[in-house]
Amino acid sequence: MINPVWLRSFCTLAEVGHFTRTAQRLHMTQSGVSQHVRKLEELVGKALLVRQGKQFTLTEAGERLYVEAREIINSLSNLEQRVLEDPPYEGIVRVMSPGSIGSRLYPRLLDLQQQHPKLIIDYRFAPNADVEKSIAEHRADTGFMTIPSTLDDVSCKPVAEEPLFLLTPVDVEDPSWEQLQQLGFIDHPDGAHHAGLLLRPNYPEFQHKRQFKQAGFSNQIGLILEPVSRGLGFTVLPAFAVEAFQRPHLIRAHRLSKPISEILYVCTNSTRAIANRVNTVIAEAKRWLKTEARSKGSE
Amino acid sequence: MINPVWLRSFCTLAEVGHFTRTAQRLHMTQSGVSQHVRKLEELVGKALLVRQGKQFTLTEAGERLYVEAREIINSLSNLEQRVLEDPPYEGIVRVMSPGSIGSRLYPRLLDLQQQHPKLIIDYRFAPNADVEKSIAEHRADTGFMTIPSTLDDVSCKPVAEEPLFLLTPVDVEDPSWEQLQQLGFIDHPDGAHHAGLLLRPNYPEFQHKRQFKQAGFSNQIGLILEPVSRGLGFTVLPAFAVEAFQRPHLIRAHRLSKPISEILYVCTNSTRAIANRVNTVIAEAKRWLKTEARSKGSE
DNA sequence: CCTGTGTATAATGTAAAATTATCAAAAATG
DNA sequence: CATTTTTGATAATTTTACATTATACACAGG
Repeated sequence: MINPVWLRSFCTLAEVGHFTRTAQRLHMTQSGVSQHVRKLEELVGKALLVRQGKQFTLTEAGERLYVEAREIINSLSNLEQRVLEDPPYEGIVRVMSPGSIGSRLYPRLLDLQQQHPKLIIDYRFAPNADVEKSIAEHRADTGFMTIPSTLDDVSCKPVAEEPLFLLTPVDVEDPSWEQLQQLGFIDHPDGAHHAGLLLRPNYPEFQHKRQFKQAGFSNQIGLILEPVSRGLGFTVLPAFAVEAFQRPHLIRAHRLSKPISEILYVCTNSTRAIANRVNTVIAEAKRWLKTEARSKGSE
Repeated sequence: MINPVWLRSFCTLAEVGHFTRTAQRLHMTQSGVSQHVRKLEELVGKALLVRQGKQFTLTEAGERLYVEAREIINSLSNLEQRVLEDPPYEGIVRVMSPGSIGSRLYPRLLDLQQQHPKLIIDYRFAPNADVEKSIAEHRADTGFMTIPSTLDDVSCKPVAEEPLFLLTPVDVEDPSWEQLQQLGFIDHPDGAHHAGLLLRPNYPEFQHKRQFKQAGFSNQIGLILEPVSRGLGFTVLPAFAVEAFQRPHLIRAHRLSKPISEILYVCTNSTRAIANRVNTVIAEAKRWLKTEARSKGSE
């Protein structure tokens, strides 16, 4: 690998056009400059300078080397400072969350990226357990979960509430236990969890989602309600996921007599300091989740 | 300046995730890798690795350093080869010529640049003497002249002929010496040279352009004929310069009884090898000048 | 032609970095 | 769970690369 100190000498020499003055500027001896140039010429295997008496000009190779080397030297020169910088609107932020929250958050974060094009959003939809694991193993910078993590390395803070809805085809008015039995359950990655939360307090008969016939499954947040809208079954989802459905007029959302909300947690890895750019994203996310919670609460 | 060898060790370590294997890959000892990382951490003033037993992960600073360092290392690693490359369609080519040729050539070379966007054309219009000097002093890569250079360092090769025209207002049919005297001379940077070439053989009275009253001057190739078109005087110009005039119907071009052509020379600096990209441009220029000469010759 | 200025080269000393040797601690193994 | 092996950190030592000093050489100006 080429010695960058030699490169710096060569670049300065190319700019100054004078060996002795180059040496002075770089706080070294003229001899050193000569040797650096010679070593570079030996390494490249071609003359870099055409010496005309005490004058010189750069050869073709010299010109090319100067251009490339100058750039390298510049980026090398203040590297140790640049590494310590922590810009709030620059760099990749890897976010994970279950689909329901993601469907609400992802578009907002893309807005943020449009405002700050250097702030790259890497957003992945995944179940709670995967979010937790990814944060613990540093594959994600932050994430949202609907159950607090049990892992030591993952710290969780509640930020918002997500009301749960029982979702049926539009013609079902006040669904009875029997009607649900008849419809069957449209399952999804968090189906069991959500069904348990909402149905247990509202239907004394409920024990487990397996009491219903499985009427379908989807892991695409925008599509879970598709079979419901076609009358093929019912499901239980958080508010954000209901919003994500394209044809809300074909379904009916029931809050039920004992309303249930999931608590939403922001999670980060507690073994590392949180980068400014991650805090930027978290702040933005909180803003949107909170205003959401407020507007839902007032309806 | 950070030692790039340390950076390379750090980058490899970040990729391999294993001190001993990193050492093997870089043909050094494990101890060296440890020391390199420590020196980098001392230099940056912050931990780069979070050591968890024999495992480790990168800190925020470590991530940033890795990204930046990897780029530097890559561009540093094969620098000596890259400097020897001589791509035919990449880089700046500095061309100079008198305006007459330039007005024909520059648009063609811009076509070339559009086909090869990395081939940057730097085209400057200047009188013969300036072209010659710039080439000798390496401020231009190639140039075109209408008189061969006398300098040792500048080699010239004839490539085409440029017919000279006497240009008068459109109503002058067969200009007599007296008519020219009456009109006066519209001068331009190569005015004396062109007037001498064409007028001396065709008008026995001619000795020097100062025999005419000076009726104007312009160094803008597209505008020299403007005063002529308005009846303010006559001038002498090569064919290419006549083409550049926007309103050819307002002027009359006279070839005269003893037609004179200037010879056009391509010039380069003979003390240096000619880069491929320069040859690309010269080849393209020759192509256009020759087809031009041919079409003129056949008329 | 000489002199001063500027660059190249040879010789030398020094400081940085590589290796070796060793230790401590964490995985792997049975 | 104890033992062995592997792995990374550190201290000591050697090596090497690099900077400087000293000197020779080349060119330009008086």
